[in-house]
Amino acid sequence: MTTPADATDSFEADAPGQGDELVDLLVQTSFDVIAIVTRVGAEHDMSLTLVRMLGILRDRTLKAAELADYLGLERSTVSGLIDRAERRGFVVREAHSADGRSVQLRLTDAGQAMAKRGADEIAVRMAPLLERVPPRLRELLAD
Amino acid sequence: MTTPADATDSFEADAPGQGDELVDLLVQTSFDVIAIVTRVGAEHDMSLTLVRMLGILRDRTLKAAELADYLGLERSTVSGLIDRAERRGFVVREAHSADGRSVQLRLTDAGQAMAKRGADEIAVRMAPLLERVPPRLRELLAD
DNA sequence: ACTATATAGTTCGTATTACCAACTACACAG
DNA sequence: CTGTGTAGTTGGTAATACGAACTATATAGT
Repeated sequence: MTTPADATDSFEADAPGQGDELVDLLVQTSFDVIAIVTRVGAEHDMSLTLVRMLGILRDRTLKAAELADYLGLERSTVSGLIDRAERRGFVVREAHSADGRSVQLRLTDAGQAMAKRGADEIAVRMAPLLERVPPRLRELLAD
Repeated sequence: MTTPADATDSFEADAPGQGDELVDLLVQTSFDVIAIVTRVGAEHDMSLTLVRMLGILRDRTLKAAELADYLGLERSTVSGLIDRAERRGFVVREAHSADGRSVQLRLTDAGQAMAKRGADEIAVRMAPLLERVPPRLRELLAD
């Protein structure tokens, strides 16, 4: 039951002890990644959440409520977030064609540019992290 | 130079475009992981940072300054963090044997218990995430 | 040994960001 | 056309992080 051979199945998920190393690794890596994103954001005077917002809106256009769902934040919080983003010229609030209550969010050119720039910088800083992952494995992960 | 065959080397790191999907995947996953840790923490009235602190002190005993380095936070911030953790009985400040300025941090039994409990709960919630990673690959990742 | 400088930690004031409750405006079912 | 639900905003509050100023201890230079 505690033999290493059992480690390949996934049914010990709620029986603590087995795959914990992998979990720890993933959690630790996640903190590293978030730290990178935070730092890149800070260099452009953007909060982590704002960076995330730009990343999300980069390839979609969403209503405010949908953005809140993506971010896992309250609508009131997102409302303020949009305020700040709008003040800096990254997004515009547009009227939704079909629903008069909704606000459609769209990145401006400046917003697109900042999103791309941020993404690039994040990719660069993550290279050291990714290099710890063997190339062959990286291919597999990329599905 | 931009052929897929070259994707296995890592020299395109600062030439944006190639491994971006993998980067995006990792960033997205990281946010998911942090959200899980945050939620588990919240259920025990602990901030993300406090959860992290317990996790770090679980197998080490550190000076406050070292903890600050681990967390990437200012010492003043960590001082307050320790206050809160101490008030809740998770850690104790001990005098450092060799350096009269330093504060040695040690988890109490209650702190150890909470750290373990949190870790277990996090592992459980991360199972769905990990199941998306094929078992064979998981073995590889575990090194 | 003595002074100067560096480091560890705390305190205090401030900024940011998130939440919740209350409110307005619009949508849509009956 | 009335009642209920949803979208978004506003205002008040709480939590957390930062930076500057300060105390105490350590260490290097002379």
